[in-house]
Amino acid sequence: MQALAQPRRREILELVRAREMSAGDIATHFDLTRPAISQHLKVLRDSRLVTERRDGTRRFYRARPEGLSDLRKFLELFWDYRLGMLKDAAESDQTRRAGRGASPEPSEGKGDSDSDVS
Amino acid sequence: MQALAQPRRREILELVRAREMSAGDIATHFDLTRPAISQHLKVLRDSRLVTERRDGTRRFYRARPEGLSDLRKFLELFWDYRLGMLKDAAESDQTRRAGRGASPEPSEGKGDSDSDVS
DNA sequence: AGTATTTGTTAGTTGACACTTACGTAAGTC
DNA sequence: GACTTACGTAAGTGTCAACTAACAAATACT
Repeated sequence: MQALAQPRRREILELVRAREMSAGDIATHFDLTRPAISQHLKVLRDSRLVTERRDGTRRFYRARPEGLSDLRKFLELFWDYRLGMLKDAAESDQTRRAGRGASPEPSEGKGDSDSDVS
Repeated sequence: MQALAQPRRREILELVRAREMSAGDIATHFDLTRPAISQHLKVLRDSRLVTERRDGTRRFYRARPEGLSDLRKFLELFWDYRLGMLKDAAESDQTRRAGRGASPEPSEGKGDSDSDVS
């Protein structure tokens, strides 16, 4: 997950998302030296976010979407909880209105400012 | 997205995922000083990943799953492309088998080592 | 064989960031 | 008002990572 922190890394990923590209072609798309690209590719390779295919002296890279599964699971954890929270609030408002014993939390999380739920 | 690079930040997010907590309570869960937690909370707050509720001298924080929508869109971009790639390969194998003109890429991406598709 | 091309790797420097220590601020209590 | 509690902020330090420059390795070509 740390590999995606750098924007350059994400740009490289988007570059080799659709088609595979050689390391040199990738380097020409940035204002960086080729060694820098090699290091970024090494990080992406170690994180199993790209696959490497060697053809002669050139090495072609391609994105590997399955490598993002861990991050996807992390996000779904939060997303599922959000749905569960809404469901729980709804059913606690309907059925068991007894309350769980004067909890000092006013909850107040309804008018949450803005809601940019995609 | 940079805010999620630090594992501490993600731990804090998981901590305030279900219930809201005060800054002091959050700090007791780590081997860090309270100012360090304050700085992490500032980053999370600026990234709109948590919401702040002030009650007297205390400040309660809670995760804001909507703040992860950008990251979610980024991931879905890759995921949707993967599905499109599979679909495209399938229909090119069925209908238009003419080929698009002797491309020098053996493609080779079928037995892709391992496939940990969640 | 020798030379050029394409790439990865190592050494070293610079910048960013996570952390601690110290201080400032706001709200409650006497 | 003075004191305590809870928290944030400012300044300083150390560490990690991203970058450049120089070198090494593997293949293609003559």
